[in-house]
Amino acid sequence: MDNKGAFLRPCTDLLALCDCNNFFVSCERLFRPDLEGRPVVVLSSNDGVVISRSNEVKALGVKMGEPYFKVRSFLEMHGTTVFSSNFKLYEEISSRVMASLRRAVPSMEVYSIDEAFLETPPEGKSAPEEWARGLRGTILRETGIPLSIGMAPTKTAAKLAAERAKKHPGAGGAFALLPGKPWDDFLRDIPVGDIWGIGRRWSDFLKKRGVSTALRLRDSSDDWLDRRMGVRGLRTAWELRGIRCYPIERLEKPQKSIQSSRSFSSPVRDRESLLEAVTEYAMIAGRRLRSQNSLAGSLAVSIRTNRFKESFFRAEQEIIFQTPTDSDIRLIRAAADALFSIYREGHDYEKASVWLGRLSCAGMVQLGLFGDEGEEDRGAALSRAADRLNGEAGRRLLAPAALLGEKAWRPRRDRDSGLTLEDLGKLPVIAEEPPPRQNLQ
DNA sequence: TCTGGGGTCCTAGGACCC
DNA sequence: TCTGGGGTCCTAGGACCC
Repeated sequence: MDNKGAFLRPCTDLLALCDCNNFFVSCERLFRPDLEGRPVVVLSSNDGVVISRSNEVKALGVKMGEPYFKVRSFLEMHGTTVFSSNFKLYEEISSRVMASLRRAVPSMEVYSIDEAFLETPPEGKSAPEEWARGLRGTILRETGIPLSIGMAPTKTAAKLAAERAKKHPGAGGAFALLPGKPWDDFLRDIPVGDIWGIGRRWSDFLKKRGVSTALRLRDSSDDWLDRRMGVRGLRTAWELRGIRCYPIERLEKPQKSIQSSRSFSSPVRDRESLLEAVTEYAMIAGRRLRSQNSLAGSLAVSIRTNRFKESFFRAEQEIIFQTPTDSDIRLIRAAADALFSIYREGHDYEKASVWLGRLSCAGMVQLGLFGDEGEEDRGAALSRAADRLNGEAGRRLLAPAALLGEKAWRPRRDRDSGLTLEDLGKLPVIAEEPPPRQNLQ
């Protein structure tokens, strides 16, 4: 292959990655300032695994994704405060953080619930780190959420810079890799597996071939990268050379698929309980579908037993809609049909999922040959009315009778802080940075 | 006893067509 | 003996991310 990189010049512009520190833990601490400086974790749905750790817990060696039952007594021993996750709350806090950021920059891309790529404003270009520290202070003041900012010409380098900002006590929460300056000393210390886009499999592959650091990856030949890793490997290496391959996506794109799934609090054997669960998941997915103004062309249901047991059983069925839909009635009916076609008696089911696929934009529908458009209109209108009512009430008022009441399949959340969006409204505006303390990483 | 949920992109290989 | 070749579309599965 030719040296494709020869056509591209290193980028001289700076972008900034803002990454909220220990985001879910930070959210819970907003309401519990007494937990500042103390070990805290947030658990996944069903209190299954650890998904957010305070610095104190990271220092204890507890890993991301660790099953809770394995570390429970260890965490207790160290006086850790444990929370079930409260995603509604985290999403709301996230949108406040994003709104604060948006006021500070010309444009940005919300990358995840706790990260955003920012275009650097003119005032940030002359003294990037100083500007970033100021921004960090602003966000902390306005939302109470601490974050780290990495600046670099490319996203991949900015991710590494943010990691350094987070871990380096002297960085003040910001670190910049400037264009035109040598990054060699910095990249030499980065294990190849810490690079954005290099997961466990690529990391093992690269290390076996002597490419163990970010510097080595950057300096690998384009030909080798292309042959052994394909376009993803090439782009990653170029980004480490300062050549921008992933631009800031300023426009929010609608999702291409929507999934709703939960693990059950205890195994489920009977078809009726599974039907209740997939009905609920279809409605959750339907609400998200309508909120982004899309129609689903297909719906798939999958059910499975405990994947860590030898008797593991899994089944999946996809239903293609004749005409794309956003009507709960049709989604639920399809979910039931799919479920009944795959359900087998005698298994301890642990989880069910509903996927919506082949999404299209509402308003660009092609009418089906054997249209049931009349029913379609009624079903969709009904679903939107329910969205509106439920949205105004802030909780679910309209739901099938079968979903009312306590259900054994609903996920466990024994450590729920019980906070609601109303509590968020009562929160005093936080003005001060927490007192400095020893960095425990 | 107990092991999350929600996404995206890339690639290889088969089907199909001319 | 010899059994085309190339393009496009689609899908499943892998790998990665937070």
